[in-house]
Amino acid sequence: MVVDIFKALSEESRLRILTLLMEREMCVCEIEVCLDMTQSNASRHLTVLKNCGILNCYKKAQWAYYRISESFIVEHKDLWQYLQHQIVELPTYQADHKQCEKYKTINVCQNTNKPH
Amino acid sequence: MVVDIFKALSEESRLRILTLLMEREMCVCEIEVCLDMTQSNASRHLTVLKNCGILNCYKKAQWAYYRISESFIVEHKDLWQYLQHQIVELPTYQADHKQCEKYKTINVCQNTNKPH
DNA sequence: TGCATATATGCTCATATAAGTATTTATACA
DNA sequence: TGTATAAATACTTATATGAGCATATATGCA
Repeated sequence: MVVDIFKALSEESRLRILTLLMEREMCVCEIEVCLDMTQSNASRHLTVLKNCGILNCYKKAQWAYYRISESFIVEHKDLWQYLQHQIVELPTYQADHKQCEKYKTINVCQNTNKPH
Repeated sequence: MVVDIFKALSEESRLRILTLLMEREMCVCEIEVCLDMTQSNASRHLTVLKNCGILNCYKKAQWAYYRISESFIVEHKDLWQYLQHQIVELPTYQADHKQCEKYKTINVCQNTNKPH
């Protein structure tokens, strides 16, 4: 439902999560650290984004990896195009993107079998 | 701000208002009648859509006419493209569109100098 | 000037949403 | 088997949002 998609996108923290996931998939604790939010907060926002189809997730060992849904990109092409442009313009973009880069190599969790 | 735009769009009544205004500009009482909502409700939703730049409005005598902002369409091209497709898919679309057509000629308010 | 119409807005209440804290569940590994 | 890590979720509280109702403001017209 469109309303639910817009509802999911009408929250700053969730747009910041998309800032990260546009770069690469991440597990909950990475997002938690990159955006400096509590674990429950991160988990809940990810659930909202997943429930409306923007994200999907898979589990590997004790980690849950979230990423932008490929089918969402295909099925909501124009919106996705728009989002990509707008996210770069967020006041938080630079800092968040930097954090994403920083934790590309450093393990924030005890995760040694990172898929990336 | 993008978040405000998404917030404005994450409400069913407001998407229904856009259903009407995509067809033609309207005064508050027309919207009120077409969507069967209270006057204050219509007015407030219109204000939300106006405040984030999606609509603009002008006054003529005692009527306030609202319409889709031309500059919004230009500046948020992809989103607008997306919206046009999605609004047609709303479960309310057919009925609302019909009402819009119906009141093209009939005056719902005492308005004899309608600009359309 | 007084009344009707149109619109915006103040006030109140019910519901929705976000965030914090604690707990539960699941997995890995010593 | 016990402990640490990761994630989801229950419970609570604060705030935001939407709707109803009444009122204020503005315009037109008799």
